[in-house]
Amino acid sequence: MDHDMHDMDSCRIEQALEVVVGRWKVSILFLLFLGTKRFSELQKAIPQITKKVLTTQLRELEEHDIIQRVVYPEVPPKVEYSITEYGKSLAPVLEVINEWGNKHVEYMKSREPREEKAIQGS
Amino acid sequence: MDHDMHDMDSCRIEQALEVVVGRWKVSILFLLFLGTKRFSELQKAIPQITKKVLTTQLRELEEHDIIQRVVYPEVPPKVEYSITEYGKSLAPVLEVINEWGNKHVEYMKSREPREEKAIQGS
DNA sequence: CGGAATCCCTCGAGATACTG
DNA sequence: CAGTATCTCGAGGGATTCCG
Repeated sequence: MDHDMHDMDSCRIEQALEVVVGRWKVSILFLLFLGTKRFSELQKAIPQITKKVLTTQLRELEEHDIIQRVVYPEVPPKVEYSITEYGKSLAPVLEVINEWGNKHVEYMKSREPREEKAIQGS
Repeated sequence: MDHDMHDMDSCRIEQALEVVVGRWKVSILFLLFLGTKRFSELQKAIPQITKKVLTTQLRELEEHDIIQRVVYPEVPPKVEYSITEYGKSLAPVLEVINEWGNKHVEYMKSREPREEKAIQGS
């Protein structure tokens, strides 16, 4: 069943990254993994984001069925966002990425300024 | 020692993604994980990429110490790129991402056109 | 409250040409 | 061969205003 990356074309890394790449998607996912949030709660938690951008990032996550949008037909309007069952399958992946990120931040801190390696000629 | 994501600020997912996100980085990494490659070999393997872009993507990977650039002072010039020891630590992470990507591609294929969920008022 | 519409701007990436 | 140097372009993201 063809899980491996025998060739570049059967590699699905880019398709996976497409889902989580976006200026604020990781932050949004982080917050929603903590629990359901309203639009305004997300806005407050990420003060730098604008409504328009928040909306588009949410829509994109929704299109990939990572998050769920529930509209309560009230006045004033109320909209809740939450991780879907399917979206939860992302959690272990994000965990692994985060762990590597932790090590990477430490690694880069401890690193010397970069030098070019050249093999000496005779 | 603080590996977990208790709060948004201790989340290092974005720092990790920074390393692998870029139009051609995944392809480049894929090829280099197969073995050392010369600049021209990478170019041939990824025909759509231009020299300039290939160069910048390689430089960025190099800055994160994921790949290594070795210059052979010959005429004509010869430059080899390879995964660093540290860079190899990325392999299992990419594996996990790729596995999820595989499932995601399948999942999206099998999915209905999206509907908005609304809770009915009384 | 939760958007949609509009305008704007940055920046990654592509095309092309030149060089040690 | 393995790059630089310019120029260009468009998409993603940001700021602001208006709306049901």
